[in-house]
Parts: sequence; C-alpha cells; structure tokens
Amino acid sequence: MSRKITIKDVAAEAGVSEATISRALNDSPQVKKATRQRIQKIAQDLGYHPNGLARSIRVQKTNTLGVIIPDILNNFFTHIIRAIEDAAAQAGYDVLIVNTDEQDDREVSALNLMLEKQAAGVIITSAGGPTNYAAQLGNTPAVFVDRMPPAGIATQYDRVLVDNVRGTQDLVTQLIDRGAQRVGIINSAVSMTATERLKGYHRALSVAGQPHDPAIEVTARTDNSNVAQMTRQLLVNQRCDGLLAADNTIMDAVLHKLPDLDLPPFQLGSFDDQDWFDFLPQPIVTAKQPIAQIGKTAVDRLIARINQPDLPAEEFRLAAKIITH
Amino acid sequence: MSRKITIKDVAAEAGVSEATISRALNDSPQVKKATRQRIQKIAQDLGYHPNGLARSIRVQKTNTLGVIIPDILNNFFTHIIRAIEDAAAQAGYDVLIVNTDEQDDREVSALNLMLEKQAAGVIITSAGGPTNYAAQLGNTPAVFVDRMPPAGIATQYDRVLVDNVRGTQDLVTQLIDRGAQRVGIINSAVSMTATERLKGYHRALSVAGQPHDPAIEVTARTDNSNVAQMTRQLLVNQRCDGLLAADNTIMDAVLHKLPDLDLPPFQLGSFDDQDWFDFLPQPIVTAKQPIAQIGKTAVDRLIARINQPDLPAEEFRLAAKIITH
DNA sequence: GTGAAAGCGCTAACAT
DNA sequence: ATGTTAGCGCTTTCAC
Repeated sequence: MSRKITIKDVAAEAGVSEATISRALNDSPQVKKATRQRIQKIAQDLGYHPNGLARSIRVQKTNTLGVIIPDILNNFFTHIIRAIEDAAAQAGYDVLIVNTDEQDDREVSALNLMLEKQAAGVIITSAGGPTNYAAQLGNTPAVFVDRMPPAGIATQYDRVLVDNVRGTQDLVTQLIDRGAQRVGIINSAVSMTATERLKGYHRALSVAGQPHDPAIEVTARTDNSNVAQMTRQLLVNQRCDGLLAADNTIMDAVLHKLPDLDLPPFQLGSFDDQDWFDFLPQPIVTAKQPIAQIGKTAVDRLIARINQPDLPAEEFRLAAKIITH
Repeated sequence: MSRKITIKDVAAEAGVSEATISRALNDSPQVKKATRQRIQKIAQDLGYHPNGLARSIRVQKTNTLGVIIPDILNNFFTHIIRAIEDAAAQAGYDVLIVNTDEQDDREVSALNLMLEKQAAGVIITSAGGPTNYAAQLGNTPAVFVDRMPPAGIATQYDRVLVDNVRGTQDLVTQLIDRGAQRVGIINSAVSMTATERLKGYHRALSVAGQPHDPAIEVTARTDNSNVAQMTRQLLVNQRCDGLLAADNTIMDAVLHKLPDLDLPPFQLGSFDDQDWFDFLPQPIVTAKQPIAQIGKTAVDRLIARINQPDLPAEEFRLAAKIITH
C-alpha cells in the first residue's frame, strides 16, 4: 500500500522546496503564476491532500466549531444542526457534531473531544446536568443554545434561545380563542425552559380571566415515560378541554395515547412545530421556533467571540410564530 | 487571556521531563505509580487537555471516521447517524458528520475535508452524482451505505444496504393481500435503489398474477416536486386502488397531496418507516429498514478494513421488515 | 524509572 | 520569486 503523499513528495516531484509548494497551494501572490499552475497540477496528479492537522498545529488554530446536541433524532435539533452547518460553512468553518442522548457523562466526553480536537469554539444545546462548564471549557469560546446552563453561570456565556414566555402565552391565548375553557399543560423536564413556558401559560390564563389550577399543571420526565398517564389524567379525570404539550417530544407521546381515550372535542397545542402535524386527524396549534435564525445567530456570535474574546456575554431572544395546522 | 496549557507547562510544574508527562498521562506501566498520580493531579489542576492534533500527527493515525449524509433532516439518516455514532464510540472512534443536502459539489468538499482531517476511513451514504471516488479517496478505506456508487466501481468497495427487491416484493404483496388490484408505484430518484425496488414490485405483481402497466410506474424527482401531480395521476386518472411510495420523502409528499383528492378507499404503502405513521387517518404498510444493524455493520466493516486494508470488497444485504400501522 | 533528542507535516520568518 | 530554517505539541527510540 502506497504511503500517504506529503508536501515533501510534491516538492521532490516538482523539483522545488517545500516552502514553494506550500505557497503555491495556498495561492500566495508571490509565487510565479506558471510555477503555481505547474505545482497545482503535480499535486493533483499525485493525489495530494494537505494534512490539515499539521497545518492547524503549525498555525495554532483550527476552523472547527464543536456542536453538542442532546438528541439527534429530535427534528428540532436536526434543523438546528443544519442551520449551524450552513452558517458555519459560509464563514469558513467546519462542524464537529456530537450527540449525547441526554446523558451527562456523554456531554463531558463530547466536550473533552472538542477540546482535544482544538475546536475554535463550541455551541452547546445539551446542558442537562451538573457539568462544570467553567472548569471544562477554560477559555474556549462557547455559546449556549436552547438549553441553558445553571442559573449561576449562565450569565458568563452567550445564550441564544426562543422567547418562551411570549411564545407560550400566544399559543395558549390561541387555544382559548378557539374555545378552550380549561387548558392543561404537560411541561418540559428542562428546568429553565419549563419555568418560562409555565410563566407564559399563566399569563395567558390571567389575561383571559381564567383561574390557575395546579392540578392541571404537570411535568413530563425526560424520557416522557409518564406522559401517557398524564394525558389521561388531564383530559379524562380533570376534564380539560385544552391541552398544551410543552415540546415536540411530549406532543408525540400525547398523540400516541389519544386513540386509547374516548374524548369530546378539545383544543391541542404544542411548543415546536413538525411538518407532519398537517396529517393529524384534529387541528393543532404550535409555537414554531425560528430555528434557522437561532442557528445563524449562535454561529455568528460564536465566531465574533472567537475573534474578539472579551465581548460581554449576551442573551439573544428570538420570537416564536404561532401556526395552526 | 491565558495561553493554552501544553505538556510543557505540566512538565515545568511537575519538575519532570515532557516524556514522563506523556507516559504518565497515557498510563504507561513503566512510570512509577506515585509519579503518575502526582502528574495526573497536576494536569487536572492546570486544566490541561492534550492536543489531539499533535498526537495524531505524531502517531500518524487518527481515530476519526468520516460520515457523509445526503439529508440530515430525513429521519432515516438521523437514525443511521445515531447507529454509526454508537458503534464507532464503542470501538474508540469519533465521527465527523457532513450533510451534503443532496448536492454533488458538497459531497466533494465533504470528502476533501475528511481527507484533510486524516479520517481513518469514511462511510458514504450520499453517492448522488459523478464524484470520482477512486481518485478522490486514494487508498482511504470506504464503505458505502444505502446509496451505491456507479455500477462500474461499486464492486471495488464494501457496501451495506437493505434487500430492496425482497422488501418491496413483500410490501407490495401485503398491499395486494389487503385487497389492492391495481397498485401504482412512485419510484425513487436514486437509480440503483429505484431499479431494485421496481424489480421487487414487478415480482409481487407476477406472483399475484397481476399485469405490469408502465402507465402506473412513475419516478419522483430528487426534490419530489412532481410527486403531488403524480399522486393525482395514479389515484385519480389511473384509478389505482393501491399506491406505493418508494421512500419516506416521497410518502411525505403523497400525504400532503391526499387531502386535495376525493378518493374511494385504497391501500397505501411506503418503503422506510416513520413513527408518526401511527397518526395517519388511514392504515399504511411499510418496509422498515434495520437501521441500527446497517449502521453497526458499516462501522464494523470499515474498522476491519482500516486494520486490514486488503480485505476483499463485500456486499452486505440486510432484510427489511413489513410493518402495518 | 526518567531524560534528551529527533521528527511527524506543515507554514512563516528570514535570507538570498 | 524561491530556499533555508525553525518550531507548533506530542510520542518514541535510545541513553542512562
């Protein structure tokens, strides 16, 4: 098996120094055009691919952004990934994605991997557990997206996320406008998200002059294993005529349960949108996050911070849009 | 901003040579236990993370597998990614995923990126266009998954994919068993996949003693822009009482069109499964691919080839499973 | 059991 | 316009 082609091989073949090869391949203006073309052809013919690791080590920087994702099977996050990839590519960065499956220890490994690969910065959407970000990250630039780190340290980092309070308020208001008198909520297991979405829910009720009832405010487990039971609880026992699922995975679990129940008409709402909601047998209202914009904002901010590390930490809140399927 | 901590800093702090640090951190048996523990503590305290790029360059290998995906928004491929990540992690490899959005030029860039990052091997599920794999890859180990390279060169590489002929045959047979007398097919734009799925379709018809009719065998564009019109064509104009979508993206487009049409009952079938098919207003039969197994097979084979480059190229065919939602 | 020195592939001063 | 040299951070002989 032929050894890997290096710049040395190209230099030997072309009869010039390695430095000239390097210059020619990097389009340095100071190498003669004829030489450059000759060298590029030789490199091509030899099947030469520069060793990016060696390059990165020499120039002391990479063009890699690390991205930590809690659940790659979740449609919301695949859209995030795509938006991040696009924005990153446009800025000349490549992306190292790691899926943690909502496991804290995998988040720690993911971060380690990214640091070892010398990521220029990281985008974190996992933030489940007790990871000590400050200690792990050192001074690697980081932006948190969607899921936030613990309150104490959140303000040290840039954050990009949807306006949960407003989005949920608008969503619940819409359910009420459509006739719901008693809207139950199955909230998210992610703490800050849950707090904000609950707040929006309460606001909508207050504005509509409807009472709060703790009995119809329940919280899903991370794996949604209790959602089926809660769905029955709210729609049957508690006689809710409106149900809000605080994210798309919860809604999925709710939908799986509904056929078992024999229910009078009720209003259904979900934070996060899915294309296939169009196919459901009953209408559904969603708060659709501006995912592309979230991804782009995160990347732009991260790159800004890479280039200028002492920017003040900022929070970016983007508006959700109410959609009726 | 504090400079990045290197092995040199740890050596200075510990009062030993860099070589000893390296040995200690790599659990070399020849370093005294006390020394090792002392060094590991110092490294920890300093927030030292080894530079993986430098390491890779020195040992002349990486533990990175490149993965090229045509459409990260497609549920099928996110499952593939997850299976690959899991199998790779288990074998001590990390994964570099690049999404090409079905664009040939992005596939070429993706491959270049992987070669520059010195990927130990690549898994390719894109294979859309005229990429010259042999020239691009050189002797980088590669495994093709799901989408195959052009016929001429396919046999030079390992391939992992579902048994399309059998899967489609079983699927169509199921539709016929459920009462369909005239099953139309909207085939995939991916050529080899299409050929095989058409073959399975024909076989099922032959076994059932039903005639072939080219008028009800149509092909979707890559972007599915013609699927809506074809759906009407088959179900209305051609009066099919059965419709097979040859992949999940086609089925999605079909489902979006159905509400516009006012149809007598008919049988619906789809290659590829989706969880949310459960929620559809009418039953649907699918051929579910063994995705986890496909991913694991691909990774295992790739790693085998990395360790033993002159293995003969092989094809792995895995059976799909018929599911009725 | 530990240190000194070389070198992986590349680029950037500094020469010429 | 091109060559020479040094060195990025790490591991691995080869000494001791």
